[in-house]
Amino acid sequence: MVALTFPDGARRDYPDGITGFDIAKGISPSLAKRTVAMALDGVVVDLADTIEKDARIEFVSREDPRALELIRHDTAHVLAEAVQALWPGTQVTIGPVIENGFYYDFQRNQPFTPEDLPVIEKKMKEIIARDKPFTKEIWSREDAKKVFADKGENFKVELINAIPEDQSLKIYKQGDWFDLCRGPHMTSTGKIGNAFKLMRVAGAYWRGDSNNPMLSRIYGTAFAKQEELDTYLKNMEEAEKRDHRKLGREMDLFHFQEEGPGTVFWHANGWTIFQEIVAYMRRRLRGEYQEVNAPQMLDKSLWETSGHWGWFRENMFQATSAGDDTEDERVYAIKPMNCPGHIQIFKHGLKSYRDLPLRMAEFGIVHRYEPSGAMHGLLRVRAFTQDDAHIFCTEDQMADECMKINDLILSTYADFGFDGALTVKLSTRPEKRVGSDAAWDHAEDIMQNVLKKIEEQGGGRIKTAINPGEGAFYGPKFEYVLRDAIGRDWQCGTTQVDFNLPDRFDAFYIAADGSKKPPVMIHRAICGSMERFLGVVLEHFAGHMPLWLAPKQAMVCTITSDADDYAIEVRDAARKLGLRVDADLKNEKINYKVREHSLTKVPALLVVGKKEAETRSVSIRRLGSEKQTVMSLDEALKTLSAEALPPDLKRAQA
RNA sequence: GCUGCCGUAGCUCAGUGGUAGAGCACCUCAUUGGUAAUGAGGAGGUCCACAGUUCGAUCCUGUGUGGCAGCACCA
Repeated sequence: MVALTFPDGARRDYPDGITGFDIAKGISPSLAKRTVAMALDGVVVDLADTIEKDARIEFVSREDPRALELIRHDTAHVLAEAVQALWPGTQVTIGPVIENGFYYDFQRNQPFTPEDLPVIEKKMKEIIARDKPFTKEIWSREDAKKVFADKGENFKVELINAIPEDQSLKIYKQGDWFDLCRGPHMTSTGKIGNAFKLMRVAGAYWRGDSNNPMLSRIYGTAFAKQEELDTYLKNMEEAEKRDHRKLGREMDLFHFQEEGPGTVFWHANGWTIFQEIVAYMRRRLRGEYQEVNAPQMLDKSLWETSGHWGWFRENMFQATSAGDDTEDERVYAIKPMNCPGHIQIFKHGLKSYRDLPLRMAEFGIVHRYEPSGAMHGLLRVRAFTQDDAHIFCTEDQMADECMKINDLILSTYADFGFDGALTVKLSTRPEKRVGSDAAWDHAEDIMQNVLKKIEEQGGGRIKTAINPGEGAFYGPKFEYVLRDAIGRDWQCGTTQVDFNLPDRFDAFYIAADGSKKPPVMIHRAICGSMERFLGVVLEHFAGHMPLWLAPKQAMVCTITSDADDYAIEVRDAARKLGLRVDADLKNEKINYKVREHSLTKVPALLVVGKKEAETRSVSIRRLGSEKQTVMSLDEALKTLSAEALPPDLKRAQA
């Protein structure tokens, strides 16, 4: 007998080997009908599974949030059946559930095209309408291998070989079609419903390794209800609207062109935002850091010493004299990082332990030859500005410095309006690395403790995680991942502890006992890449920048030319207060001007006509609102300039 | 870098084996208006580059280059 506890607390005995389905049917046929799976002690399993031991049991309906994963996984199976029905000979590989949907990878001589998707969807609907039950069988390894090998499913054979010997092989059947699968599944294909959609086709490497052949992947998504699918698709459209590349064009912020792949042409508007962010960061460093500037290119020998030339040469730019007759054969590397430069500055002149911690900052422009397919607007470029700093300190000071950086990062993100969830990930030693295992053990140990402290201080808002093997070649690192207004995560800030580079460059300080000691070096960036951070901020606000960041903070718009003189006066008065304001005196209707400047996302429109000129007032219309507020010029300017104050200065004033 | 798709006016996009079009933007003229497009006219193109096929290529083929969606990569 097994004793099962139901959600209402009732406890009943059942014979060994009874299935979830039998129990549900025993309670009521309608329950059995609408149940798609069960959860035993919270673990979702097939409803047809036999129950062998005491457990808490819950019946999962397809509306249950836990069923969503099953719906998506089942849809992936149906997708695979549909594809094999349409194009026999196509090999199936894997089809997991991912965030927001699922995919299935196929091996087919001819890749899929977007036109294939509706055809496949139609076939999938047929399969779902047939409503065949999902049934599970346990096969022996040899049988399974033979069956799949006979079918020409070589990838499946490879998968079977990769499954540990002590695990059983589960085969799920839906009618005549079957697949090797871990499960669980719902009771039948009909339970999937019709709220699914195939999204796109793409290439993807077998087992995620670029040495392997490329497969054809089909991405799709599925929901329990049509309305949920519709909402999801609408959200996708919304995300597209706030694409920073689109906003960059519409707001005249920047552009790219063929001659400079991955390098930004900053227009006046975009550069204003960029400089506003830099100015903010610079204020935050005041007193604590010294700002420096190291050369843009340095002899490659320096990069050989640092190890970059060895590990990352493929991703570096080099420069030589362009002259035909030059005798100068030296090869320079354009800096991909600022650290070797900063170490040179540290080494210049003898340093004492009294100088530590020495915090050296630079808004350094670095160039990295990113793979062509990696480039993406401002988010991944080949030339970018880091809000970089290197902290030279003693080992004892290290943990405190990490916490200090943590505070700086958290408060900065808050100032830019990122008040959502935050994740700090600790990335540990990678395969490609320098330094002894003992040094790595030590560094990772300290970082672990700091991570714990970060989580404790976060008051529940900060999640932490470990990324094994993802560290930099010279040391472990923290990665700060922020969440934007529509729930997307972006890795921006980073703190990296480094016991290696100072040593490689023979950097040292004189300790209290008069001995030479290598400093510990902490690499850190708050925004990371300014270009990328700007892109993220832009998408976060969907272009509706807070006043302090807006490139054009206000536009004075005249209604008739009678107000021209007054409009100029308003503009100049605002400029005198440091506001970025223009006047639009064009011979156009006010409707036209409101539309034009709303489209370029100017936060405040100061409309002036005859009335305002006579009473020395302005009619303010804020972006995103149709409301008009009339106030005196003095009051309006006072309000605007107060609002335009960056958050850190506002804090200082309070 | 890999797979697939794409490159025509500043932008969004039609189109054709016989060297090209629309809307918006731009310029000019008229219009002086109260919160998301006033009307009329004008100007604007090496149809990404190079090679090939062809009497003739923006169109077909190849190579390169840049972009888009994924994958891989991201010190």
